[in-house]
Amino acid sequence: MAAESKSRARRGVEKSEILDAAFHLFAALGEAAFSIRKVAAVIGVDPMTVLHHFGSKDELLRAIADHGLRSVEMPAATQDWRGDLKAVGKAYRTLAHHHPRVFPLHFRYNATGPADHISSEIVYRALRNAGLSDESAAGLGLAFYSFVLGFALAEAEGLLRPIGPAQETELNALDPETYRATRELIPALQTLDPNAAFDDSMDVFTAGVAALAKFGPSTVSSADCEAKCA
Amino acid sequence: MAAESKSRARRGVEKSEILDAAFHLFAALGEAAFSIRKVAAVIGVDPMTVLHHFGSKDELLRAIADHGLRSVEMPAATQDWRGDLKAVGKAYRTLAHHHPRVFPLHFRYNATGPADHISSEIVYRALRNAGLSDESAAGLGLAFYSFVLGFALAEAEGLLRPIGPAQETELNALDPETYRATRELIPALQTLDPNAAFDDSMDVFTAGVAALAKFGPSTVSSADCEAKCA
DNA sequence: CTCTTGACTTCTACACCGTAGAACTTACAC
DNA sequence: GTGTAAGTTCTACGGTGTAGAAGTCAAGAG
Repeated sequence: MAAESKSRARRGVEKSEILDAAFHLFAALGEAAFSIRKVAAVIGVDPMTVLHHFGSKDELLRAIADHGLRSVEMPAATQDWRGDLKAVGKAYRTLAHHHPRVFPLHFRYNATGPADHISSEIVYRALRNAGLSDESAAGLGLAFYSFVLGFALAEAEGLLRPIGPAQETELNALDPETYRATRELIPALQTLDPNAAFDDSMDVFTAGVAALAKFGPSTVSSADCEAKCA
Repeated sequence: MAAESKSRARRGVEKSEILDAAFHLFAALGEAAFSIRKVAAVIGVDPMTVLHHFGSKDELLRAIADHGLRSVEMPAATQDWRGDLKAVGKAYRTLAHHHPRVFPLHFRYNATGPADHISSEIVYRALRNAGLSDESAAGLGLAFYSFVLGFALAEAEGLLRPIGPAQETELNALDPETYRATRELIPALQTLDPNAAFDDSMDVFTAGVAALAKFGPSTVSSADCEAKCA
């Protein structure tokens, strides 16, 4: 159409259209094979047009990371702080599952989009509801964040799958004495369920937070807690 | 020297010498500015020589990641499972602190060098000493691993520093109602100590593991544990 | 209407990249 | 000597990000 070609010429392609194409291309190809020129080819435009809208490839990658983060909907805070923490973790995990190639970008560009503030607000609120002090809530909130991102990143990179025959033989080649625990855990590692592992670790974390809130930092670090609990 | 030039010509530079130069160059420049050609220039050799020894740039990066992992000495397992877990965490954190640019490579190339097996053996052994079942130890071991790597990675990327004036004004611009917890934690975030945050989270994790080992998975996830502990 | 302006696109060009393939050099076995 | 094999270097190709100039076109001013 003349109108479309005119429009195309006038203000070119929408910036959001470029970002969309770039995001999907990145998600499909991965970082190594991703390039500005390929994005431009997909939407039928000069590479410099893409660059003009984002300033540099680095800024484009940052925008891609932000775009991914914006696509996940964060849960609303409730009164159940344990459930809230799990919900935040689940949100990041589904993000990692949906776009595993894009996910690592969130670490490189310490993405602080709106979605990020929402999720951290939920985490902070949950930890305070659990009864932690401000200092503990701040530090443990960031630690929790690191854990969730680290777990999701590990899943995205394929590090948390049940081990296959290749790894089994590799582990079996280890010295049975020095690597006794590892070798005895091979059956458990073969039937590993990432979801169960995540749920377990969330339970562990929340139980630990509850203990910290109740007994304070000095007791929770030692074995005294167990004595108290007995 | 004639002898040296002959030796250089005969079997060229040692592979380890190339790897050393590559590692330090990568640690200094970061991935974006790192290139095979620069490595070759540093040691005065043709770029193709570097490539010949490692096959591809990807293999070279993998070797760099392995080299970094090998440089950290893992602690020996003791009877104190809590201390062992902390020691493993500390080892990875110091690795991240020493070579922050190299550290992210450990995630991309799910590095399974000898040091990796040693550390996971320590983790598995510790969790079993804590009294966990094989299934729990396997899942939580990997989760612990993800946490430690995620925390160290966050530190390496500079995400865990106390917030500065720029971030403070950014947080203060948030809606005071929806981001109440975040805004009230600003003072705590300004004086954040990564070491304390890590220690706290380790205490939380070990306390949670102890509770899981004592009460089982069904109770630890609810509030019953606190009731028991009271 | 013309002229200007300013945003957007495109063209051209450059330096750099990873690496395939051939050619050269050297050490050593016979 | 004559292989032979390993290691090095040269050359070349297609691809990359992007600087800078040039082109295109809608919209407003006179």
